[in-house]
Amino acid sequence: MPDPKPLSALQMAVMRVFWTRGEATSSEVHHALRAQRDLAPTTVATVISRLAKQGILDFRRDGRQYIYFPLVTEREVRRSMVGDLIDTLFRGNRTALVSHLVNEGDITPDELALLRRLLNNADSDDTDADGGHA
Amino acid sequence: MPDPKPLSALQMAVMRVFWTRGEATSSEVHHALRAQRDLAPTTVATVISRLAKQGILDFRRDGRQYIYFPLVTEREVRRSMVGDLIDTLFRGNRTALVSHLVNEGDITPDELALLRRLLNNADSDDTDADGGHA
DNA sequence: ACTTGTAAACTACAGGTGTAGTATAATTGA
DNA sequence: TCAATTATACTACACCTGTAGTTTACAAGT
Repeated sequence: MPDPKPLSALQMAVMRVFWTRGEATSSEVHHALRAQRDLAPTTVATVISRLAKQGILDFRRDGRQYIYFPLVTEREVRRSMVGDLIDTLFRGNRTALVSHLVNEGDITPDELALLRRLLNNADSDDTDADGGHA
Repeated sequence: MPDPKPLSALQMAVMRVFWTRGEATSSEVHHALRAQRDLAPTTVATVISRLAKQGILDFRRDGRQYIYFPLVTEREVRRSMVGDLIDTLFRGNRTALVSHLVNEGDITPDELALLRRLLNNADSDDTDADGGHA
């Protein structure tokens, strides 16, 4: 499960449902996404079963239903996707990404302050990360 | 030309050649990439003509040859791709990306120091960005 | 003028994605 | 038991990407 393949926006939206609830049926996901995306239930089902085929989800049966659950964590996906982007866009230079953010990403003064605080608190503590509310 | 579509790693590698030289023929790109990627010349040509079809490159003829040149800048592509990633992965929260970087991106102490400096120099100056050495 | 090299076009094909209709199987209510 | 519901599977299709072979057209040398 290390370094999972990058996911598309739709796939991420679907995975987010699983990551927040732990597990779900296809129609639960469909309902959860109804607000943001107006997709046919079968579309959601297709996306989900493709994710399962790729080893990103697995499922167990509950009678007639399949209950799917994630096999990769959000952190893993993030790590790998951010890593890919840095490789693709900045030739592996992590700081260049931040530089880009700061210089071209329309960072507000508030965000800048937040970032400064963030960097000062970094260093030795390597626990939890952005676990809860990223 | 604002907000161009995201490019794949191969497409970026090709575009990088154009961005550094300004313009190039298909076989020049092929040669430029030979070190990193061992592709058939026709493969490079295909990638290039698809980029042209998508309006990312244009070309002028020089006798028998096509000389291609970029219609989008590297900055534009970066902006849009970084923006997409932030949307997809962090629901638009730019600072969350940095947080992720710092907490899970294996940032070294050196990089951290560099970032602190970077943030302190940021704010008012909005020129050049990471122009030279990303 | 004929051959040879080469550039660009065309064709090809597998695999992924977004999107969804149809079919099949199973559950449940009448 | 039979019909209605419904969930999952199967099929479909357009479009993108990576990858490259084949064809055609043109230029240059002999």
